[in-house]
Amino acid sequence: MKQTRGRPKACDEDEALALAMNYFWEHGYDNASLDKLLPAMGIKKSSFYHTFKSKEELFSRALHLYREETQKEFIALRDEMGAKNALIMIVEFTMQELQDTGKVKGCLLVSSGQECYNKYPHLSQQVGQEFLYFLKLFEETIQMAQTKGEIKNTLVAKRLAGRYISALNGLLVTIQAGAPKEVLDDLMENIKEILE
Amino acid sequence: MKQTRGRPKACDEDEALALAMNYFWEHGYDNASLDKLLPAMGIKKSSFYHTFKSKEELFSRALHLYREETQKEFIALRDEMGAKNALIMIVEFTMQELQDTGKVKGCLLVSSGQECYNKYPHLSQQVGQEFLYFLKLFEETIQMAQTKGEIKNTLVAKRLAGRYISALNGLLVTIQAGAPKEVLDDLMENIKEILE
DNA sequence: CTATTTTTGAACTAAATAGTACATAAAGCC
DNA sequence: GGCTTTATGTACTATTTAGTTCAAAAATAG
Repeated sequence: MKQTRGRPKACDEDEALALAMNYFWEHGYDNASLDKLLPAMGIKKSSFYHTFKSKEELFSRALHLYREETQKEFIALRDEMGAKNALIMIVEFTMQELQDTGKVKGCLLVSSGQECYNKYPHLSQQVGQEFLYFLKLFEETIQMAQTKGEIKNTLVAKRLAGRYISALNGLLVTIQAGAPKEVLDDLMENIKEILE
Repeated sequence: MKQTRGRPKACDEDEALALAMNYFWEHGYDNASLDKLLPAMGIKKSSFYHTFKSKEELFSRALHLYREETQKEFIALRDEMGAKNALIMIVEFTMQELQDTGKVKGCLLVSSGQECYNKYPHLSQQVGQEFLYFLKLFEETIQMAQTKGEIKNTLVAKRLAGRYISALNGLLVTIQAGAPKEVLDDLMENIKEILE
C-alpha cells in the first residue's frame, strides 16, 4: 500500500470494524456504548471519529460485514460437508453454543431487526436488505440439496428457504425467551424435518 | 373501597399500569424513557415513584399484566370460536395488523426476551417464567382441539405447542427483519399446517 | 530543516437518563 | 380548627450518552 503524506494510522480500520462487529453481535447496538465499544475496538475516540463517521455508520458497516463474513463461512461449510449438512450444522452449532455457554449470540441481523424496528428506520431498512441475501443463499443451498437428492421435499426452494430461516429464528427467539430444553430439542428436530 | 387517611390518589394505579404496558409493548423497555412514559401514563414523576418503586419494577408488573390480559383475551376468543380457530386467528390478526399499519407490535414477552437477554438477567428470568404460561395455554388448547378432532396430528400436544409458538415467533421476527410478503404468506400457511 | 498534511490524546459539551428532595396540597381523625 | 397522613408539583442531581475541539505528534515534500 502506498504511503501518503501525514502521520501514519496507528489503528487498522478493518480490524477495528471486525472487533466492533463482534461487540455489537454480543451486546446489541444501544447497549454497546462508545465507552465500552472503543476499548473493545482497541482505538481511542478521536481515531474513531476520524475513521468512522458516527456510531450509526459503524453499525451499518458492521451489519454489512456480518452478512458477508457469515455467508462466506457458510459457503465454506457447504463446500466441505454438502448443502443439507451445512444447513443442519447451523442448528447444531446453535444448540452446542447454548449447551457450552448457557447463551446464544443468535443472528446479528435478527436481533438488530428487532432492536431497530421502531427506533432506527434507516438501519431497519438495511437489515431488510441484508436479510434478503440470506434468503437467497439458503434458497440456492436448498436448490442444490434438492438437485442432489439430499432433500426429497419438492416444494419450491424459495418457500422451503423461508420456512427454514423462520424456524431458525423461531428457535433463537424461543431460546432467548427461556423455553425449557425439551421444547428446544423438539424444535431442532422440527427444523431437520423441513430438510427431509 | 374504604377511604384511608391522607390526600386521595388522583391517579388510578391499575389504569396507569395498563397504559405503561401498552407503551412498553409499542416502544420496548429501554426506548420508553420516563420523560415519554409518564405523559403516556398520565401521571407525574412524583406520583410515579410514590406508586411504583422503579422503572424496572413497573416493567416487571407490565410483563405480568401482559401475560394475564393476553391469556384472558385468548381464552375468550377460544370460547367464542373454538380451539383451533383461535390459534389460527392469532396469526391472522398479526398479518392483518401488518397490512393495516405496516408494522406489528408482536409479543411483548418475545421482544422483551430479546431486549433483556444480555442486559437485565432478572427481567429475562421473569420473561422465561411468563413464557411457560403461554406454552401451557397453547398445549391445553391444542389438546382440546385434538380431542374434538379439529386437529388430526397425533403428536403429543406439548410438542405441537412448542412448534406452534416457535413458528409464530419466527413469523414475527421474520416480519421485523423485513422479509417480503410472499415469504410471510407462506409462513402463515406453514403455521396452519402445524394445526392440521 | 521547515512547511504541510494527517492522526491522535485529553479535555470538554450538550442532551438525555433514572431517580431524589422538599415544600405544598388535600384528605381523615380527634 | 389543628394534627397527622398521604399524594403531588417543581426543582434538582449524578451519571451516561454521542459527539466536538484543539493542540501535540508523526509522517512526507521540497
